[in-house]
Amino acid sequence: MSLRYAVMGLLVDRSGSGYDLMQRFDRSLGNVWAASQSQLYGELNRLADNGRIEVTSEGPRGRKEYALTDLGRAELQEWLSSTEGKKPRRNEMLLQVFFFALLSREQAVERLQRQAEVAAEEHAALVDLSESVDWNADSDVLAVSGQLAMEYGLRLRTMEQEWAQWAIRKIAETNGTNGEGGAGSR
Amino acid sequence: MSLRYAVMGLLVDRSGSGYDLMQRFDRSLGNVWAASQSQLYGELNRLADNGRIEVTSEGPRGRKEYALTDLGRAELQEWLSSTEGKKPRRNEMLLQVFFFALLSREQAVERLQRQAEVAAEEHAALVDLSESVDWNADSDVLAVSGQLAMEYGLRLRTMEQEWAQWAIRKIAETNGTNGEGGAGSR
DNA sequence: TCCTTCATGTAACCGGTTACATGATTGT
DNA sequence: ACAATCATGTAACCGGTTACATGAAGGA
Repeated sequence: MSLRYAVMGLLVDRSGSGYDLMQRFDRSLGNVWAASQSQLYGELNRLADNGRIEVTSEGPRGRKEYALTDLGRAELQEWLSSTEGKKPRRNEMLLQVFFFALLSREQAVERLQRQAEVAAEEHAALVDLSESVDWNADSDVLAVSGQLAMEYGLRLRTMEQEWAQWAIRKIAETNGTNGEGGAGSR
Repeated sequence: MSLRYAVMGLLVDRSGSGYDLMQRFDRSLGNVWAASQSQLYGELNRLADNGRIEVTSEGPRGRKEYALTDLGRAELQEWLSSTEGKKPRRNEMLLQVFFFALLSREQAVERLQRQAEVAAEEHAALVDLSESVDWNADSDVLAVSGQLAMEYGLRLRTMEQEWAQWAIRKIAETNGTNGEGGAGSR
């Protein structure tokens, strides 16, 4: 149930409508926590119902401007300091890795090579993004914090590339019991 | 819908009952793809219904032994080579980081310190696990692949520690516009 | 006998996704 | 007049979680 905190967080320094928030999600925040439109509107109503946010004004076409209440702010602040209980890890790529024995060495290496490329592309995309952002002039909330998140992303992608290269070497140096084709290759 | 592949993967080299698979999940695989008991039994029935796996024998107390069919194996093999379409990233910790502006510098540093500790603990847990596993004698499927996944985990946790330390330094060197208390601290 | 483990299943609920529905306002 | 954008909402569906229900078999 982290969406509620994401929504509240986006309302910390400036209020806005659901429509506004949608765009703030795409821009920057979407990289760490995505939300769909339908999900967002539902959450806004729920948060308003129990007093975490409130409608401060109504605009042109049914537009409702939401602002964070003191209650909401307090709750958000409390959550910020908490270390989250670990939920089940799920990594689809590693799941594939687990069953590499079904592939030939060549196929496995190819797959890992592609993974390294994907990581490199994602790294490049982050660099692009970071260059397109004005880290100083932007809203207070995103100024420093954005850089921390960005750095995490950069390091993660770098690590993935290095890991993939390491894995390729590891596979290469495994003296092949099966020279080719793991199992019935159809 | 990766659970189906996880299930099929576990049936590659040895068949087993739902109960068996549950234990295989906990042991090793659970670290990259978790599954609950109720989910598993449902998936087994579905996979059997459309011919990806089949009941090869029925044992003592309603026990059904499942084995992978050729169709299932072919499908799994195909999936193994594919690069997954990226689904929305979600990282709760980074979501918190995004709103650090609401915390005082001290609180933020404390939070990051705790994060570094969590990463260190998880790293240690992985080391323990890797020492408890006999990497050679184990089933073929998990022999090399398990090491690759393990290495990924180790590198990830190391990266997280280093990042947290970096972030703490970064925050420290930010000349404080707000010496203490981000906002109304209640 | 009785407890533990083996073994499979169902039901309620929750968060999230996709797609659809609706309509007001603004700018060209 | 018309298209684009602003703006909010509903419904169907899906994967996953938690909890409950049921009972057979094996070992002390």
